Amino acid sequence: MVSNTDSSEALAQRLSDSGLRSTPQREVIYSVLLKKRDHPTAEDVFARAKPEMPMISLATVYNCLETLVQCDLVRAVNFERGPTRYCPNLRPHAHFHDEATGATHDIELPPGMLDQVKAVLPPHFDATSVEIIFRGKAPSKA
Amino acid sequence: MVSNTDSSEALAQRLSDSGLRSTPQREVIYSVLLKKRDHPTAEDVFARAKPEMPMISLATVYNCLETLVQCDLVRAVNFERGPTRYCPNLRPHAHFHDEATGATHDIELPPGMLDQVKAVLPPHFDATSVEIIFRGKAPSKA
DNA sequence: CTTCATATTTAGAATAGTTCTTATTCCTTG
DNA sequence: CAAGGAATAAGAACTATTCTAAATATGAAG
Ligand SMILES: [Mn+2]
Ligand SMILES: [Mn+2]
Ligand SMILES: [Zn+2]
Ligand SMILES: [Zn+2]
Repeated sequence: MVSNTDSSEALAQRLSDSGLRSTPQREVIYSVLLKKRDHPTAEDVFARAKPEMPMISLATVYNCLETLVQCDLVRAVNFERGPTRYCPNLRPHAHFHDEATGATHDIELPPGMLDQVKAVLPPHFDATSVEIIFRGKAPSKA
Repeated sequence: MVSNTDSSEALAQRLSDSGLRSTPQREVIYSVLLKKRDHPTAEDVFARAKPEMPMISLATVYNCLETLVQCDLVRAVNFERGPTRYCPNLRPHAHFHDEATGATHDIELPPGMLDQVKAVLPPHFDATSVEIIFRGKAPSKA
């Protein structure tokens, strides 16, 4: 189990590595993402942060999420044109979008899978990232 | 080479299979997509359709594109939160988004690649579709 | 052919999610 | 303690898209 202070120290470290400050808002938002990893939207994060920090604004939530994405502590995930969702899972993984429930599941990828997929690229296509999105029906209990 | 009448007959067939009518607007929009396969946005399609049909409205372009997607004649493609792009390539393929130019390239997939990727899914995850998106630098001439 | 019912198109209003602007507050450093 | 930059907050603005409502086209039935 990762303690609260561990993760906020990790956060502070990453932020200062990027020349940014650690702030109460950034800490609350990162902790919200770590606490419930269900790929919340910015509005979801806003709602979850408010009880802990009633004066926080939606603009700040967007700013902080963007900052966390820039620091590579969080991934932004998009399905079609729905609201962006945020994911603190840094391991290489794909996303499964359950069309019945709207839920998003992480699909861990075996090592080498991403390279295997990149191998389909013709010569001189140089990919900095590969994203895999599944859509369908997920098991009820997952 | 696919003749204009061939493709508009194929379109008429697909539409009537879905209980829909073939209309001049739908034909123009489909032909615009076939003519230049650079993954245009709805606005791009609107601009390209106008010379042939000056009275066409943007709402109709959206309506027709949606119809073509429903009929499985066209794929809608999204990158982050940019405008939706439209692709008439029906073969299984991935997309490569060139971050320098903004261009989108089709990446043909060897047969079996999608099944290979689906094989990473844990039991009881039933995917109806798999989408693969690359991001990076494409060769200048492609 | 007409008539009628319905599908489609159109123009513009409305919407959702996000970004921008500006003023204020908060730190950090000298 | 200043000064200066960084960050936040509130609300306006923006973009792509969808919705609404009225007009038009189409096609089946008589
Ligand atoms: Mn997506
Ligand atoms: Mn996308
Ligand atoms: Zn995830
Ligand atoms: Zn394509």
